[in-house]
Amino acid sequence: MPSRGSNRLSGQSNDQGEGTPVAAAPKRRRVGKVEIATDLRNQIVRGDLGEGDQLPTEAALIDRYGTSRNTVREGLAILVGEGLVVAKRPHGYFVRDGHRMEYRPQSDLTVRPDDVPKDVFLTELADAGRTPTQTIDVAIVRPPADVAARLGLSDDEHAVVRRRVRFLEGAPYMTNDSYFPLTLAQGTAIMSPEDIARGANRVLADAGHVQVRAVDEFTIRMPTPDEQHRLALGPGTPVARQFTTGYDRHGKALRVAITILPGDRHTIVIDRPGLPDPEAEPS
Amino acid sequence: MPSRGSNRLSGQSNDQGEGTPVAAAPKRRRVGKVEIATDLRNQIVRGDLGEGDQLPTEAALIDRYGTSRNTVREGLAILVGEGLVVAKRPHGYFVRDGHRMEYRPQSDLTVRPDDVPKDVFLTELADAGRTPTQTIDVAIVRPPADVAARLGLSDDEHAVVRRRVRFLEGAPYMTNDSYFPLTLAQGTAIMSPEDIARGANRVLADAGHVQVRAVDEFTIRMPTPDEQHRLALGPGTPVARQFTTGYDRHGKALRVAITILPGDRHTIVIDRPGLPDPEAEPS
DNA sequence: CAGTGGTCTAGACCACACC
DNA sequence: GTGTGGTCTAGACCACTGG
Repeated sequence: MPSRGSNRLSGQSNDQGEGTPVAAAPKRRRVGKVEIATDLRNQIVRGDLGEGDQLPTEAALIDRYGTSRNTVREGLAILVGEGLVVAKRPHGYFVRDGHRMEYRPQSDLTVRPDDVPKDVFLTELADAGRTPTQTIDVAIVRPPADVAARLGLSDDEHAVVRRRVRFLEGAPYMTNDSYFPLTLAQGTAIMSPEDIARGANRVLADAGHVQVRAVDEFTIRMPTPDEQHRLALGPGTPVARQFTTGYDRHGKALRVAITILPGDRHTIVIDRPGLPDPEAEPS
Repeated sequence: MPSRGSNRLSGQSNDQGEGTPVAAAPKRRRVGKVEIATDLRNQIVRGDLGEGDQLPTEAALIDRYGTSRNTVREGLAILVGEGLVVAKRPHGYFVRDGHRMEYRPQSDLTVRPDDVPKDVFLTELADAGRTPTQTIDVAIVRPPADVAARLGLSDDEHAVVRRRVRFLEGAPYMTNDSYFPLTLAQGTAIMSPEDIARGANRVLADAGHVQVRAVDEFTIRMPTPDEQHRLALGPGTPVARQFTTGYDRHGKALRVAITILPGDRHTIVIDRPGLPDPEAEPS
């Protein structure tokens, strides 16, 4: 394949791509996994292979590149690791779908007026013709250390956790584990493994604990085996772990939520109206 | 109430691991890549192997598990793909470092008073004893389709892009490519590949284009080969691609910035003070 | 039953950093 | 040199799904 093209407009970080040394002289490079991956990747980004299209089978690639099966598989593994391609067991390799839904964290966390007990997930999506569902289970636990620290709980204090898995069209969409200090949640609707139409924050607010501020911490990483399982994640699918801490007006933490968002299903949108100016650009 | 709450069938946490069926009977499972990965992963999460520690060499693992070298390598590849482990070429496999720096988009995005042209990246970090540096290059380009769409540019219109790579202690930290409509940036300091102490937004504001709102879109995915190269990313390192669009008071897009944040180096922190206090004023 | 990818073995040669 | 991981070959058997 001569189409080593790349050639970016105007001097830029070109040259990448190869993955292996530059090789100033076009020395008859043996075809290896990198070449196979690069070749197939180019076909995908160029659009020769569109989303959902099937790649050639391993056997066909062995044929085309004249390498051993392992080398072909390693080349494919590169693309799988990049999240570009997925192997569907006895059918073949396919180009992955790039479609993502919008996820707006603030919608979930803003306390709403009593007369608008809207559940963004369940109602808005249903309105849009989707079929959202969710499972909820509730437990009293010793919270993980990072949760305990943010809730200001000591080692022997307990928390209530509401674990939710949300699905769209039957496919896992995100998980959300919300922790509340047991002292706050005790005896409220939070303890019940049912949907809380008005929202858990409303429940707390009615009890005098009004959340007025929230801090989100997003960590980007590969999923744990646990998360891969709960969310049915394919290989090469990273997640965002959103750690939300809600505070009342005195700075006391009322709630910590851990949301796991599969990278292949979401775009996280944060609208910042009124904020004069993005990027004061340093430098 | 067991702190372990999950009665759920598989799906749940718990020492998954097998990767294969339940195996009600402790049938002498052959040791495969999954078992090797699980075993080593457990040692890491339990702390038997701490950050920076070296794992046994491949040869030692072949010995320990009695499998072929390829199987051992596949087991290790699982951990590498999870971002838990990194192979340092002729030295061995090591447990990766979990430290992440805070990244606060809003700090970068708020317009500051003219007399405080503080560069968050260059000054704050320097104050903290770190040594931040950056490279800048400027080009006039046809913006990518998604950028052009947000800037409201037609196919034949051009944009100015300021491409920055920021380093900390010499290691790449993030990239930031900011696009401006050529008509706005023409003849301003934005065209110069120098640091703009007061910030590009200030430059635009001084020209009458005041940015009053910004929208961030975060996409979580595996890096392209290009990004792997620019940011010196190890395998198993996902990135967040932050797409920031800044608008003036008329809703006209002034700027689009694409920031690539390596997942292993950042925690993205978003502080949301002043959430509506329902007691105070609904809606 | 045929064809796909998934797993594993056994062996070989290479590049590279360190002693 | 020695030992590390990186790459590649050649062949084998398995599990699953669809025709």
